Amino acid sequence: MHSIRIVARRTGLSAHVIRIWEKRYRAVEPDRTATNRRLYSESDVERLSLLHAATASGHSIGLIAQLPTAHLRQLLSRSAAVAPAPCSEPPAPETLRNQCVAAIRDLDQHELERLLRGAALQHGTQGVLQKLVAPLATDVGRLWQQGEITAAHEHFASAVIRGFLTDLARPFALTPAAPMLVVGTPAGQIHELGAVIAAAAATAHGWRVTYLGPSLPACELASAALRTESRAVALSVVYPKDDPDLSRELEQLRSYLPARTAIIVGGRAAGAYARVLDRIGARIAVGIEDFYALLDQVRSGDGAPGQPERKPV
Amino acid sequence: MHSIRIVARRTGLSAHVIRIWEKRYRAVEPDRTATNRRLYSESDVERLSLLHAATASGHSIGLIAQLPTAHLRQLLSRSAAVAPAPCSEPPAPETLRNQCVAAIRDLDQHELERLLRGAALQHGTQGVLQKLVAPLATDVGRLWQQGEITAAHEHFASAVIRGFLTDLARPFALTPAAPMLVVGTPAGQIHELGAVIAAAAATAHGWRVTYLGPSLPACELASAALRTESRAVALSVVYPKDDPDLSRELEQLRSYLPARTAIIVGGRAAGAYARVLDRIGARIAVGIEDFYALLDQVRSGDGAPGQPERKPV
DNA sequence: TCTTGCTTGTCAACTTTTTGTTCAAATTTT
DNA sequence: AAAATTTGAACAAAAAGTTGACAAGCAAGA
Repeated sequence: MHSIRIVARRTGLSAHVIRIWEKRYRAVEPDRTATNRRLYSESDVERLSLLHAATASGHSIGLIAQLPTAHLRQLLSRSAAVAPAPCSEPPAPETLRNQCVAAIRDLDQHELERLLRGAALQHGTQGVLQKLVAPLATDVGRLWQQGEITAAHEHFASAVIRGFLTDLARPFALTPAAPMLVVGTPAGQIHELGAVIAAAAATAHGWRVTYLGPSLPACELASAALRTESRAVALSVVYPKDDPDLSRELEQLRSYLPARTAIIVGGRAAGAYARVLDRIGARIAVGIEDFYALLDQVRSGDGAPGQPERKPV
Repeated sequence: MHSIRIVARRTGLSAHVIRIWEKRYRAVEPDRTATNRRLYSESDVERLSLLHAATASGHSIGLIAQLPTAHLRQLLSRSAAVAPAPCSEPPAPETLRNQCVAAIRDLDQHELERLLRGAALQHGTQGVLQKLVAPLATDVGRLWQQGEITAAHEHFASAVIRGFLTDLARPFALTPAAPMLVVGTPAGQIHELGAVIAAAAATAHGWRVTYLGPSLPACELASAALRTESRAVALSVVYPKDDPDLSRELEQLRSYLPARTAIIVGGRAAGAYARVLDRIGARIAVGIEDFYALLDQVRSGDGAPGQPERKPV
């Protein structure tokens, strides 16, 4: 549950506007504390983000404020708002993932996209990332390591999911004053799925993301961050858990970057490099929730790297 | 239901014109809000788009405004072949490419997307591929080789262009009985831009494409082609012009594939491997036009590989 | 050729509606 | 005590509505 200030920051709307939209159009109707403060849920935040994106692209708030959230997503993903698919049966979450894996095995792009789209309508942007895409990415990584699927399958899945997530996050990419973030994987890390997810998550969280893709040397990551005046660099580290080069790369990255630029590292293998990461003052993101929290910290300026955090949270 | 502004944007007409067409010819008669604002339905939007297209191709609005929507569609499908593009201000094609290169240098995603989208509106799907994206990809490759841009720039450009082309080709991906095509780059070829372009071009040309991404060993390309029952495998070969492994990869690919599956190879370095390609009966695509022609050949069954073509065309 | 009238898009003026912001005062949180 | 939140009222800018005028393009007739 979030206060109006947090919601304002995350949606890019002013608190005034959020209140007036509630008063005039009942766009959202948040809970209240015992003392009458507004308390917004995660889905309220998403709804307001969608409304913001929609108004920014020209729709008038009076006409769309009452639309169901699913319609808003549709309105944004394509300007063709037609009848929404009436989902009759909610498919079990595990089944859905298995269906996705099956589609990847069959290299069936249409099917995989259909499954992803359906899940996005059901669970929303945040939900589909946490409940489907992230665990699916882990599955794919595991299956590939076990030799159950080939690199072709992995590439295929990356390509389709990447396209889907780009689409998904597009409506959010509008706030002009949003902080910048560079996303990629360091040299030697060839799996980009984690980075793709991070990019989509950050975009949906109100950041402007420069996505650079997999396997980039430290100097290039750094120069991209400088060029875009980024507040942080987010890296995904998945497969080789014991790459000595990677430690060197990370230290170089830290040395190239100004102190105010944070480094956030996520992915299955991030823990294996805890020593280096600690030394360079990087933050480790465990799961998407944690990633969001770290982004908020960095954004609100609590980002002195190289030192232990000042406020224990 | 849409406000007049949204309709104006989606149809390309000015709000003035929409209102005057309603007043004079009753071209559409939208609903009104309680306060007299116009509210357009999805079919109103389509109708106005059709009217716009029809007037642009020479029909006078007074004569067609009252026609049923189905007639308008017919009218357009007939005269589409004759449509003369009245370009008011053609921004020099080279300038545009330079602007794109500048946006890539700045890692400015918004700007690059804006330029691409604008060009797509001007030149259409086919046109933007041939006139902008393909030469731009060559530029990027050249600049990278000359060390004028870094791998980060190249990745960034790939990511943005990939997203743009996926979007661009989406509306075409509808034919269920279309022939299948696998697109990727062989092992060792790390530049995927050519493959992305090929995938978009083939999709726009009516194929169903399985995009696998860069650097895949022959056995995986082959098994993907088998799995999807593809009629052809399209590969992009750009950078190392003298990779002995690549020759071996290509021969393996041929041996894994059934004879009826064609291999099409494009990209700047394709010519350098002419010997192998000839030996395995692969076709070399020089430019996009040529690629289309080869796709047509394969589709129409003239695809016996390993032999010179039977019908000189 | 010139005039006349019709078609069609654009403009200007003015009104009403929509929508974001500002101000002030009371209450709560830090 | 200072900073936030809530509420209502008022305000100003933007957008949309209507009406009437006007100019360019075109066809037909004097």
